[in-house]
Amino acid sequence: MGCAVLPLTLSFVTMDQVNLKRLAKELGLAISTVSRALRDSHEISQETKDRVQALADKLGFQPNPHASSLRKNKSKTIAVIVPEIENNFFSGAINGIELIAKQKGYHVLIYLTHEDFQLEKGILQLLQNGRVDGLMISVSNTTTTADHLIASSQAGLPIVFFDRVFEDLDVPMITTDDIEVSFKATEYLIKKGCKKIAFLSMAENLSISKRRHSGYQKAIEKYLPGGWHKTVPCTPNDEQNRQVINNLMEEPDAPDGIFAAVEKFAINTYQVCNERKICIPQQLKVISFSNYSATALFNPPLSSIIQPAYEIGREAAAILFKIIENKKLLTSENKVILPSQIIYRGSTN
Amino acid sequence: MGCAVLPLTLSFVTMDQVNLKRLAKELGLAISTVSRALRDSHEISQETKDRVQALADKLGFQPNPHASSLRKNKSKTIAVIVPEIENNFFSGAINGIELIAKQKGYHVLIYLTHEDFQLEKGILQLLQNGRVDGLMISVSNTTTTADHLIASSQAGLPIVFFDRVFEDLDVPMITTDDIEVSFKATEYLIKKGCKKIAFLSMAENLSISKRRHSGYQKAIEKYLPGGWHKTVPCTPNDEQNRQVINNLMEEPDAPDGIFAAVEKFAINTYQVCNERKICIPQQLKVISFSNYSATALFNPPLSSIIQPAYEIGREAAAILFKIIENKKLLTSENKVILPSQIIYRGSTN
DNA sequence: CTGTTAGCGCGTTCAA
DNA sequence: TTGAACGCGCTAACAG
Repeated sequence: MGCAVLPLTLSFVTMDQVNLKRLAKELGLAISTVSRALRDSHEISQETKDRVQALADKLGFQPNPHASSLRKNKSKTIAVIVPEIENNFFSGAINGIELIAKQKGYHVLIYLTHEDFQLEKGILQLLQNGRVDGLMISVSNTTTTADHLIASSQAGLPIVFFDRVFEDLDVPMITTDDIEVSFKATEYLIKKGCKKIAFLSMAENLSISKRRHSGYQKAIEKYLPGGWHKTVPCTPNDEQNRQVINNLMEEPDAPDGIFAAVEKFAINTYQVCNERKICIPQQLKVISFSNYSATALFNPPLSSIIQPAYEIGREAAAILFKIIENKKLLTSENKVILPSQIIYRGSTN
Repeated sequence: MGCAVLPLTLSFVTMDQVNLKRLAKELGLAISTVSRALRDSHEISQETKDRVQALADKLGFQPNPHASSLRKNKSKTIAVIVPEIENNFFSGAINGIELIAKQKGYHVLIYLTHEDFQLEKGILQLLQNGRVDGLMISVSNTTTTADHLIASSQAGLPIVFFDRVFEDLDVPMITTDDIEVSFKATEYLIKKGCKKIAFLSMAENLSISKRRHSGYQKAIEKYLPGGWHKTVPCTPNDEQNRQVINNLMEEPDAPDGIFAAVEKFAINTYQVCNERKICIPQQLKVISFSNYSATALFNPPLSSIIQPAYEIGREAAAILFKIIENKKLLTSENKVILPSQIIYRGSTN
């Protein structure tokens, strides 16, 4: 027993492709007339339009997108390039992007870099020749140069950055108030009594790493000038991170506060604390960037910095479409900064 | 200050499009020769191939995908249709799909139905005319008929279902051992002493709802024949669910065990229990489908049924490509059932 | 081994 | 108001 449906239909399709030619023949019209009728051209009589539309509906005509794209030099497609997708921030952004794309009648291609610069370069190469009308990217954490992005941009491909950006490029970008919110989060830990706050950091070359670190540093300098501070580089690897955090907590002057640059590191911290029987928040207070709302159910509930992922996606897509449609961007749209939200919970009490 | 890069380059592109014609002219060759050289045809001399390749590399030539697709009637693109993306199960599946697609040199279009049947129908309509070479879908929970899918399939579009399927269709599908694993989960609750286990259910028309319910029911019938059981319909709306669960827990014979068909409902249960000071697992044991690993950090840690999302995605994509490539499917590939994994944690102690 | 030609399906010019 | 013809960029059949 196989798939009865498919073999049956292959021949069907080959013979009965529904395209302009077919419609034209069945209606006794020229192809161009049918084409114009369907595009509601003013130079076609209403009667003809109706006849054409009726048959098109009946046969479920859909114009061949490749022919159309080739002719119009427009793909009606945008690309989203993200490091990973099993991450509520990126999937939230994609959700927002998809909303706008759908409204515009656009299709959305997804590419994952898995934090690999070479992959990212390859993807940009692939998108070079008209496959998409524009792209949005959050760069991988191994990306240290923007040459591939500049090249694409110079080849005429509209690009919008979001979250993980290259700040010195003259390309529209949507970010969040990382510096301010990181300052606030660190400040909060300090006000709650932390004297030794460690910053769990992602790859240092990343724009968001720098900004989050900068907010942390500013708070330390303001409230604990010359005091204890430590930046702990973490990785995408859980086991490795747990090892690093374990070592950190073993030291004589272990931290009494953790500011995690991404949710993963907070989770690794919780895991280590569970193992070592370190009490959060009594012995160690923890606050972290996170876009998973159920961190409220953690033990203890995790104080979280929530980025407006959905809005970032919507905003980035909206700006990309303005570029695609050759609309002029407002000055403010070149660098959009959206506010994150901090929810203080049990992990910082 | 605007985007200096873009305006500059638009004219560049328009004048200097790099295509076969351009390469041919610069090399003094025929277009077809260049085409064949680049496709490494055996009927082209090595010397010519080298010359062509060199110039192509120098100019960063990428064949126009629309022209290519139009000519070959192949889009090198597949579509993934899922209800939502901010959900670790679906994002995990997409991750697996993307892996295989990348290996095959394919592109991946994402469509979200937001659990809306009309949207789902519209998307299938869009994919009708060659935009993709095949699609994979997990149907929305408001989808009660497969007509739109059958129509596409009959129009020659390869389709593979995953997770949320239509079981009576003759189309390949990848699912998990929902019945067995639901039986086991319920059985476990019973062995842990639960006498009154409620099943928090999704839309009843969904294949996975039925299967998960069936496993639950079998366990009840086997171990508590004629005993207390209750199926509680939940929705995508958190507030509504909390209300429903609240009412449930208020009743004189409230349940002492919850089996949640999706993670969201377990979270809603935890929220209600927090409010009502109901102790998990002493007063109420909870087990749930979930693909978020950090449920281990919940208070108490949530016993979870983890579906192999990534493998489902990989397997579904692999089978879709077999169909696209006209390879014969093994009988076993028409209905693939992958095992889920249960991790028992504090919520069922 | 290379060139010429035709045509994928559509949209647009030019004619009528 | 409609039709005929061309070309988007590429691939494949046919010639030489």
